[in-house]
Amino acid sequence: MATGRTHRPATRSRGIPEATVARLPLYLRALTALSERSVPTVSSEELAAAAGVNSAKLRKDFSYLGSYGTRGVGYDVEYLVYQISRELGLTQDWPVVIVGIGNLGAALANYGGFASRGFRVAALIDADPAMAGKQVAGIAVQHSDGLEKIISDNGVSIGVITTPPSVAQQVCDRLVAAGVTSILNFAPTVLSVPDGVDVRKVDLSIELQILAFHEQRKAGEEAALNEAALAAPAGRGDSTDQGPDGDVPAVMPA
Amino acid sequence: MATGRTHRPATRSRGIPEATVARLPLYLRALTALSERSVPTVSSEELAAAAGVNSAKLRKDFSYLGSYGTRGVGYDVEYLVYQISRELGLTQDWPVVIVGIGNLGAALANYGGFASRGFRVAALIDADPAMAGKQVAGIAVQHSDGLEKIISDNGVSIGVITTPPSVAQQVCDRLVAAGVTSILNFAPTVLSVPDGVDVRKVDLSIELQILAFHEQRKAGEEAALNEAALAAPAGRGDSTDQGPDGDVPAVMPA
DNA sequence: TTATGTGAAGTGTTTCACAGCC
DNA sequence: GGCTGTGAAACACTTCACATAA
Repeated sequence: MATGRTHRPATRSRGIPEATVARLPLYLRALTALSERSVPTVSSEELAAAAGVNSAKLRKDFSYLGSYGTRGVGYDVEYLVYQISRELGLTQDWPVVIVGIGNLGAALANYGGFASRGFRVAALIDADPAMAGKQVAGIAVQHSDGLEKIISDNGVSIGVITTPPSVAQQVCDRLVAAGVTSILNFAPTVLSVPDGVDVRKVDLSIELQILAFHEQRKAGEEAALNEAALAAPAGRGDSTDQGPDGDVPAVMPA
Repeated sequence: MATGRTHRPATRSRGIPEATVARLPLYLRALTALSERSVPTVSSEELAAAAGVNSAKLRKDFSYLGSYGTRGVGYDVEYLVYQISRELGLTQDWPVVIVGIGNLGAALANYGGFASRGFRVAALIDADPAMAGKQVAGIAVQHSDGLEKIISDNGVSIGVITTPPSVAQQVCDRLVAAGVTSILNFAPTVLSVPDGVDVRKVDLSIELQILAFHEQRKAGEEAALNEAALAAPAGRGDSTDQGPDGDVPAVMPA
């Protein structure tokens, strides 16, 4: 999970596990693709493969939503698309503001999958007066002075922060004060928010560091294996458990 | 967690839990900030607050790395920075390639925190011949024909995919074939990779959908509370557990 | 016969609470 | 006295394996 949230103490109304919620969008995407190819039904096995999870997990996940499948047959694609969309709250559409229209903000504004499913960019906001009025992704950038009015006029409850980290907290505070209760934060800072506000974060450098950790471990294991091979002729190092298809191309980074 | 990975069956050489690894970069960032302010030591309580976690978790996390603190005192900031950097593999630096230099690729290339800690953009690669030679973030974009050579000449083991989803899998396959063993995927697709290759994904629309789910739940709860208030005068709805600072501004999205 | 739905077992993660050390 | 380090308890999530239903 490239993300964390700010201590939301699991209100869990009617108990869909958080881990399941995080996978529903994945299932939805796979189902949408099937729907576009007019596939009428799909088994847990097939859908799981398409979503990149295992079928037991998928069935368990769906069991939290209800019994939407047919034993011996599978799931009706259209019906599931609808049920998951509804569960995720995508049957209504959510106006979203993006604050901080630099490279990244512009990239997000242009991102197609945005408008497609349930979300609508209600406004692009930037603190730089020179940006105000410029068109990005066909939308005029507005100055951040008007932030509060924009939020309330549009009934925005979801905000995306793509500002520099130095101003992220104050932008966050203004968003929250204006009524935003969900924030997607791309700035590399820990945001603090009052209880009842959800924050999710996306952080490139954290993701890279996690990858680096595993890379390093791979290199170490390889070395250990080589040593082991020298020490004990047919010994099995006890450390690797590569799956069925075995070998990794051996690349020693400089 | 904003991410998933492709069924890496937990080789876990000397057992640092994945959840802990995912938090180390957070601690490192907080520590770096303290270090810049020349703060010599920090308690688990303070550091935890700065990183946005609770102190028990932080202490448990650090206990997997070793006993780097001093009872009654706290942690030495510089020492911890070093230990965590080493554990994450950031004492070496990792050449990274970014494939797909659209809006998002360019945003990442320009991202500062990139070069700062352990990572170096070794190349920017794009399939569009018109992009080749253009400078982005001071680096010349190269055509994807040369991908394999770039990877091996630079000893790249980490690749970032910011292409359209339609070509993400084939780009991934080429990266892997050329020797890349860690991939950070921004394209909204499930990538399949051989065993031994790590994939992490960052997916805007998934994050938004998770937020929408919680937003919807909030709205529902509010409605339930209002009903409850009408039905049972002083009743406590049993569903909310707002923390100490109570109320969320009531925003009903259109 | 086939594939879902789900208790029960297994594994991973968080929190608690306090012994141990400075 | 204060704060770390850590067993043990609590909780969350995943996987297993099979009863159940079409």
